[in-house]
Amino acid sequence: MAHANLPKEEVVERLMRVFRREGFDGASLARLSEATGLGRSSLYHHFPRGKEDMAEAVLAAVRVRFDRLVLSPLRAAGPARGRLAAMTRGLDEFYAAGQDACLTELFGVGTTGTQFVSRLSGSVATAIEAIAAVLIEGGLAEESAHRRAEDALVAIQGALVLARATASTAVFHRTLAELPDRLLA
Amino acid sequence: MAHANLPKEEVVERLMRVFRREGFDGASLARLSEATGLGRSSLYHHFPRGKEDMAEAVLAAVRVRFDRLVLSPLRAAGPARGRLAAMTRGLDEFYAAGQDACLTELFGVGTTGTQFVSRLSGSVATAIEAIAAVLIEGGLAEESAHRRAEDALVAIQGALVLARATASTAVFHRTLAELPDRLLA
DNA sequence: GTCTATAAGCAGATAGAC
DNA sequence: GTCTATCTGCTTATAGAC
Repeated sequence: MAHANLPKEEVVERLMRVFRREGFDGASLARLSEATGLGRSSLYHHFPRGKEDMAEAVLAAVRVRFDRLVLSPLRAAGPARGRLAAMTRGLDEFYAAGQDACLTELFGVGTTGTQFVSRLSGSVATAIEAIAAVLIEGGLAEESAHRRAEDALVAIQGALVLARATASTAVFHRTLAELPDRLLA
Repeated sequence: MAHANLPKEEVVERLMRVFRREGFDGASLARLSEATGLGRSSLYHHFPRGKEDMAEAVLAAVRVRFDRLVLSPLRAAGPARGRLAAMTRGLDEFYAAGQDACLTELFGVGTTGTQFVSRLSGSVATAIEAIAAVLIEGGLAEESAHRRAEDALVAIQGALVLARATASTAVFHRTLAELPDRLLA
């Protein structure tokens, strides 16, 4: 597989793509090796504890990516509606237009990845709070803002599931498009 | 594991529980054997092609169960709101109050189970149509009834994901409770 | 830092006795 | 119809040469 010698950043990026498409259990070392161009042993050189370390690194990278694409727009200046619209654009990119599953979902399924769920649930809570904050600024009462923020997460995750189940991203895109209005109505 | 000699119906029921909790890839023969009290070889006696046949049988049983708990109430007589409310009660039971994942979701994740997705997507379409029919009877226009029925599926699936991600069924129950009003509003 | 070779274990699946 | 024993292949993981 030729000494590609990719920067670690790029290696993690490629691992992420595999984990997001095949889940924690489904991402075999053979598959991860192929995707990175590194031999199995080379992967162990970079990630001594194997898949566990890889998942750790991927999780950290995903967090950074989620922060940049989804949370930052929510925390930016400007009117509530514009920030929510920016968030939906970020979500579209984050989930590769509905083609990539959420790690929360994937790691929650198998048996091995379950250990990461607790950390992922923290991200869910963070996202809910960030959306709720925008809605409160937009004039909603705290309690209903929180409920609607939860509903937003539900809608996003559900739309991703349907995208895979129906092999179509139509509902995912409609859901994202309607989200700002629905939240502020 | 003592000759339990369960009726096939009960065997399939137990297989279903394992598949729904651990997914297709995650449900190992050892685990399926333990859950049914049948040795690996006995399982192969009943299901010659192994996990594939088991998944087939489970899928058929789930379809029957879904029909009874979710679709039948939708097709029953009576006012739209009552039928939708009956559906949410059926959903609560079908998903074991949010603890069991949807097979659509589970089989969509791994690599092996993917072959079943096409058949599951049929069930999704059926459910959407059944809900849409009730909404049309309830006075909604065909197009918006269809959209809202899609939204209902999105909400249900998303709520299940959040239930696993947050290890709490609170959002799942709230989502179900609000569903009839939200669909007919 | 990458490679080849290999270990150890578990997966799904089968053969044949009872 | 269930059992014990076994096969094959793939998994994660390690050892050691270059």
